[in-house]
Amino acid sequence: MKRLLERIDREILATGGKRSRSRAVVIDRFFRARDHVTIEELTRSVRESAPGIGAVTVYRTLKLLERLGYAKELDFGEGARRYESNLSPHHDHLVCRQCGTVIEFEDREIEQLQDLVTRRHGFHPTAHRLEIYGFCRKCASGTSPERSR
Amino acid sequence: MKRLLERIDREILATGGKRSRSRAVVIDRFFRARDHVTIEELTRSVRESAPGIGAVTVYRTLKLLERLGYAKELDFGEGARRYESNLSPHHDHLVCRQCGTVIEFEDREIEQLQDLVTRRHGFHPTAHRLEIYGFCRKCASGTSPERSR
DNA sequence: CTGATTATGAAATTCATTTTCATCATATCC
DNA sequence: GGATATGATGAAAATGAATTTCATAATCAG
Ligand SMILES: [Zn+2]
Ligand SMILES: [Zn+2]
Ligand SMILES: [Zn+2]
Ligand SMILES: [Zn+2]
Repeated sequence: MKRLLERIDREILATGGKRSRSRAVVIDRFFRARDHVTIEELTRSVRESAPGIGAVTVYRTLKLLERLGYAKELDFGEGARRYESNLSPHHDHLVCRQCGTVIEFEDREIEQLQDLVTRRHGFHPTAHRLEIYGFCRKCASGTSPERSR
Repeated sequence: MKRLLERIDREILATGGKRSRSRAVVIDRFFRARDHVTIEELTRSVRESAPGIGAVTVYRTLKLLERLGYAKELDFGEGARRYESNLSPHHDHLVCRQCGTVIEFEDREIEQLQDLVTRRHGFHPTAHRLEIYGFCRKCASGTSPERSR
C-alpha cells in the first residue's frame, strides 16, 4: 500500500506533477474503500481524516488515477459515476436493482466470443462493458428486501 | 407504420392518456429515424415538420414510448442518452470511438453464457447491456478517419 | 357545448461534473 | 535557507442534460 502510493507519486513527478498531501489522502482512501464507490461516498470517507478536502479534489484525483491506469470509471446508470481500483484483473458486473449489491464475475468464454464478434466485423476493440441488471439472490427471494444504498 | 401509430394511440387512451398532434409527429419521426438517436437529433428532425414542438415534448414522448415498451434507452457514455426502437429483436452494440458508427450484433452463445453466470450466482436478470468500444474497420485502417457525429 | 383532465412549451430547477481564479504548496535553482 | 516558477487546491461559478413547474391549449366524456 505504502509502496503503491510511492509508485504513483513517482509517476506523477515523472509526468511533471507535484506531490500533495490532499491527493495522498484521497488515493489512500480510494484503495482502501470498498469497490464501486461514488465520488460522493469517497469524499465523505476522505473528510473523515481530512475535513478540509473538497469534492473537486476527489474528482480531479480520480481522473488522474484513471489516466495513470490505476482506476476505472463505471456507470451503472444511477446518475452518478462509480470508480473501482484497476489493480485486480478484468471483470464484469451483476448489479442488483433492489439493494445495490454488485457482484463481480469473469467469464473467459464470453470474452473470447466478444473477440470473435469484433473480428467478424473488422472492429478493433479497446474496451467493453457488460453489466447484467436484476435482483440478487436475497432480493429475488423476497424474504429480505434490503436497501443498502 | 400507420397501423403502429394507431396501436400506440389506443394504448395511450387505454391508460388514461389523450391523443395529441405533437406526440404523433415525434413518434412518427422516431420510428423513421436511423436508430440510436439523441433527443437533440430527434428534436431537430421533428422540427422539420413541426417547428413549434419543444424538446421537452420529445423527452416526454420517449419516456412514454419506453414505458409502453416501444423504445429502449441507450447510453454510450457520450453524456447524452440515445434511443432506439424496441421493435427489432434484442441485440448489443459495437461503438466506434472515432466516427461514432454503431454496429449491432446478436450472439446467442454470449446470451446463454450470461444466463449461466447469473444462475451460478442466484441472480435474477431483468436486463443487460453489452457494448464494445473501439474502432470500426474504416477508422482502424487509418485510411479515412471520418467523423460523422 | 361544458367541464374535466391531459398535454404542451417556456422558463425555472436540479444535479453531477467541469471550469475559473485567486491563493497555497511543492520543487528547483541559487 | 530563500527566491521563484509552476502545479494543486477549494470555493464559487459555469455547464449541460434531464426534469419539474405552471399557465395555457388541446382533447375527451357526457
Ligand atoms: Zn439485492
Ligand atoms: Zn468491479
Ligand atoms: Zn469508425
Ligand atoms: Zn441498436
